[in-house]
Amino acid sequence: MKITSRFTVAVHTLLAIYVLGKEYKMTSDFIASSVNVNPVVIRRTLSSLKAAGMIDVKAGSGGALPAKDVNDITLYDIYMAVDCVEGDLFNFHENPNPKCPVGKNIHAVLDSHLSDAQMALENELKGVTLADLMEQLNLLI
Amino acid sequence: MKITSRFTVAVHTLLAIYVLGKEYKMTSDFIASSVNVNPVVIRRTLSSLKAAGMIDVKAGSGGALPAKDVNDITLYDIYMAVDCVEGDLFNFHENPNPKCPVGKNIHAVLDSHLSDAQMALENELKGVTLADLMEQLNLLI
DNA sequence: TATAGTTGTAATCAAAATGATTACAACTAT
DNA sequence: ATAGTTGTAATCATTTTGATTACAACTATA
Repeated sequence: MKITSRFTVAVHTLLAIYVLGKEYKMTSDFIASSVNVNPVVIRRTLSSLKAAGMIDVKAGSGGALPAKDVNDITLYDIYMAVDCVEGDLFNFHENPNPKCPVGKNIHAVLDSHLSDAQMALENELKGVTLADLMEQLNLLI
Repeated sequence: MKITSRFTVAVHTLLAIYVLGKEYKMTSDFIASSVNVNPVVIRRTLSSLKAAGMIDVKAGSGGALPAKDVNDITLYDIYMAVDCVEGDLFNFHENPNPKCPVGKNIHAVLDSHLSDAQMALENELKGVTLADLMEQLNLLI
């Protein structure tokens, strides 16, 4: 199974707000048409990003605004903000048989390696900031 | 979303076959009771592991047997054998709007970073062999 | 060679997660 | 007041997963 597109949607959303925010009013409808998903999906994304302190959104007046330094937002922060993975990335079969020497010890043998792999992925995400992405993007616009 | 437990089930299955295979006949029923899943789930796992050349299984007589050097099987090989992830680990929203400067370039900006993160995870899995796991396990049995 | 024990695989099924969508109350600037 | 938004609940269809049933095909051996 793959990691939910909520993540790339959230990155796209933040980039839009931080790059186009000075030029346009960033409503959920506007962002939705850039990302190409339903506006409600964007509103939910905005909720998460707001809860993480990355943007400000005001009900009523509308429009999302940057709320953090772009150097202080990493892909990992976004990934965490939208709950791509709750806790462990790898599912583990429930209740391996404790009466079997393998079943009894499978967690002891495997857990640390799975955790290492997950950390390797997350560390990579920690190494990329919104500033990095904006720099790349500005070269292309 | 998490990575399917097919992966940990497959690792468990291989460990059982390679560690207990000399002592017991490793039928799908036997393994299923160690892993604690339905025997058909194990048969499907065995199919995948057999296709990857890691075990031999004969229909009829029954019982799975080791078919590869334990130093030549990594967690990554197992992960690939059971198709935990087809291609990209991260889902990407379909059809970002090419008329928007962000939508038009989001893939150019994001793809390489996602790919790097996935590779970091997979490289970690490549660094662990079945031999490593068996060594750990034998200390605990 | 008949039989018991297996594997291989198709077909269903229920549960969970996802994203789409509708609906509407609540809010705010003008 | 009103028009335009956000926040959020409620549904829905789709997809994925793993469980399970069922049964044909296969193999060792008694």
